[in-house]
Amino acid sequence: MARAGVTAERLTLVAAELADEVGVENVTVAALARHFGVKDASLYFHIKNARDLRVRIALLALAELADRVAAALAGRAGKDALVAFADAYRDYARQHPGRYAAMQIDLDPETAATSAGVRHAEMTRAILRGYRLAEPDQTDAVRMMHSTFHGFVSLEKTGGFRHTPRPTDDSWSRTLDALDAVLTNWPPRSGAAA
Amino acid sequence: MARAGVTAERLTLVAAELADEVGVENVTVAALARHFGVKDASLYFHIKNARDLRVRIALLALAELADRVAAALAGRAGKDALVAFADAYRDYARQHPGRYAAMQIDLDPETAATSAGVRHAEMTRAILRGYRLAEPDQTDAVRMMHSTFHGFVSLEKTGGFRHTPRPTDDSWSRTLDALDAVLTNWPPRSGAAA
DNA sequence: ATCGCTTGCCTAGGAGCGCTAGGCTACTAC
DNA sequence: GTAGTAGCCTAGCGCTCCTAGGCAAGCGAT
Repeated sequence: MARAGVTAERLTLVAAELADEVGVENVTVAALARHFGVKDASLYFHIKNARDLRVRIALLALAELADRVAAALAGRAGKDALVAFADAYRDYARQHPGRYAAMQIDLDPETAATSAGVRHAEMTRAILRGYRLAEPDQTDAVRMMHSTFHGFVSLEKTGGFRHTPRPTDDSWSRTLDALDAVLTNWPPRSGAAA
Repeated sequence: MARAGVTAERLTLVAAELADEVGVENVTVAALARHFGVKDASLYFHIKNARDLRVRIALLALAELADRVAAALAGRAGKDALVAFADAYRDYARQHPGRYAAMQIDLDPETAATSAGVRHAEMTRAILRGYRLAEPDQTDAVRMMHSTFHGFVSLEKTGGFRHTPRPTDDSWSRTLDALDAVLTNWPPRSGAAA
């Protein structure tokens, strides 16, 4: 009886691949056990429960995405960096829809604080150095950027843009143009426009 | 044996309320049946299956949200309209987290085409009349607006902004300022800035 | 008014999932 | 070699979704 050699790491990796193939909601402990040729009860030796498994996928995805973004950002500044960040983010989400969906789980504060999520925030702030924004504008800008990226990717995936024929790639690059423009010329607090 | 008087409409409404209380993922056919004092098998006379139930919640939420936005938009234009739309959207999402989450389900194209989702798109375009944007810029702007709204609300809910102490309300209004600014001065295609 | 017929509920039951308890076996450390 | 532990197992409970088939309430037509 050869042992399957299951570890939490291998489990998480296979679960992530499974998520990309069949969707996170179908990543069950039972299905995962089948993939390893093992009974489902055996997996509880490695993971706490089903939620723990999902959290592990999320942390893996966060770390992977942070690595990609970091690589894309190397040696770039200003709008170049903005576009590189955004494209790396969107590409990852499209190549790994299951991992991306898993990332949306609500992590408890301590876990979130030690996750790769903080690297995302740091890197976003690094980009903003090219735009010379002081606090608290910087925080607001970081939040707007994240909102735009996540919102676009999310709506694109769930078909929220399907009712208009225009290629989403075009809207994406124009959205980044707009984001660059507003970061370059960050408006003052509320006042009368034009 | 008095009949419970279950209809698909009442079912959907109670399901939506249940979603707001305990989260969409916990809105099960069995739990819903319990709420009506009825066996779970009986509900399949009114709904096709569990997915059908979720779709009905989503359509209800889309319609409710469209109504709210329409009311908020009445008699407003320009930035007033933008802020009214955005606030109505965000308020609804916060007051009805379960309904909002249910809305994110992937509707099949025909269902989506006859849903209240199209009213959202129309109303967004109506706002843009105040900013005088021609196609295809208009489509890009609509997509950016939706992305920003959905992304912000979504990240706010899942705790994506928690690592910075700044009140999210402040970031929200500054994000709307920024959105208004960029719509007022929609940048040209990509070229050199400033 | 009563005979159907449809509507709205029921019971029974199968299959899948999450998870626990407890047992056996292969490997590892001494 | 022996002790201990790591890694798997079976058994079994409770929950979910869903189907099949039965019975009764209330309706319309005669």
